Amino acid sequence: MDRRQKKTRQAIFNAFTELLSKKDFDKISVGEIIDEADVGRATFYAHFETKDFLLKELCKELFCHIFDTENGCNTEHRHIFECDGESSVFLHLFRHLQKNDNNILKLLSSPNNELFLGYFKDQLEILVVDHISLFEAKKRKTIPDSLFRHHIISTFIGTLRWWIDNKMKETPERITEYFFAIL
Amino acid sequence: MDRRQKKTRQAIFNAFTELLSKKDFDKISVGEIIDEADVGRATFYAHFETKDFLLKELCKELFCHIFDTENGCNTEHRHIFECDGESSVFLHLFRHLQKNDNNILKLLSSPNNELFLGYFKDQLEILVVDHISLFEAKKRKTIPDSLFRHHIISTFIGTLRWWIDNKMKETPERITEYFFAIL
DNA sequence: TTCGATACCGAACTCATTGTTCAATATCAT
DNA sequence: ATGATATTGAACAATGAGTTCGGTATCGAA
Repeated sequence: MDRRQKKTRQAIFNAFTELLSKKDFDKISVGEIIDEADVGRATFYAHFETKDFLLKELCKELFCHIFDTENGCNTEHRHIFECDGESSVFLHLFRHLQKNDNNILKLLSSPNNELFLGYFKDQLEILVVDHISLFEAKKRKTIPDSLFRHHIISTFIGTLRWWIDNKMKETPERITEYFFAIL
Repeated sequence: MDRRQKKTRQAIFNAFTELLSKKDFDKISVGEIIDEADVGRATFYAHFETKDFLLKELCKELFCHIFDTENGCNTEHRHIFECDGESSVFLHLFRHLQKNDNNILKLLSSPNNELFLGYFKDQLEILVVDHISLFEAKKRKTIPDSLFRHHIISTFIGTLRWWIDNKMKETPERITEYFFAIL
């Protein structure tokens, strides 16, 4: 990829995350992004079809960073994973999210974030399907599978949201406890 | 209230709900609403400050209809309530929602519906606080109160969403079972 | 270093939408 | 009948999205 393209792309990503830390996604205009990124208007549209696509690309990068490590391809992460027992997949996730890399969390409790939430849920779905055995024993007889998966995901996001809205006072460990207690 | 005002207000409500059955809230423009309602532009803005306020007003009416009956002011509803035992508050709600009065449900699974969802949650919060005893026994020791309430509400909405997205094939009774089984 | 390709620039443009204003008109309640 | 008030619709300003295009700067390869 051309050096200029990489630079521009990164400048836009940086500007976007910077703006996201200050205001809601749907209040950010393309004009603001290109000002912050110091990039021509046409250039922006040469890179991203719309603001939604920009978000999508950003999510790809962020989720790749956060979720891919769950698949055991990273030694450091596998270490944590193996030390803390089965529930650590979620603990690990909570820890990652606590760091608030790239203001990803802002997107979780901001309004009109269905787009982001959709991508986030897709990633969680994969994770949950992989680790469904953690919960298998309890309730699967009485309710449909899809509802059960749906519920795990929505509970995870719900717990996470509550955590964020309450200024993340609790430790990731405590939140993980809560998460499993609730389920 | 002036007869003209009532007529106009109702025309706008009707147009709005009609449009909501066809497309998402944030894809509907004021222009479309006034065309469908056959009402002057200035008239619309004389009634509602913005599109968001229109939604708010509509929610007020709908929620008043659905939730107020839970408070026992309506004899027919109280009858149902008393017959079906404690869990019937939620059963009753599911039944009401199944009827899909005024396409309220469309709003639940449509994107960018934080506004609607906010009002809906506020109503649920009241209801849950009133009936928190239904769940009291189980888990309140291990997790904070606010998280617990938050979780009941988000589970209710989650279950409802799953129901809607799956074409509401199940009966309200079955969904109520699921809801309590999950919790 | 040169040179062709390509990325960037930015101003100007179209288009859609929002929300306001105002004077003319219609409808209301009494 | 009449004074008050609601409606109308066109015109207006403001904002933002997305496009176009000629000119400029940068790249990478020879």
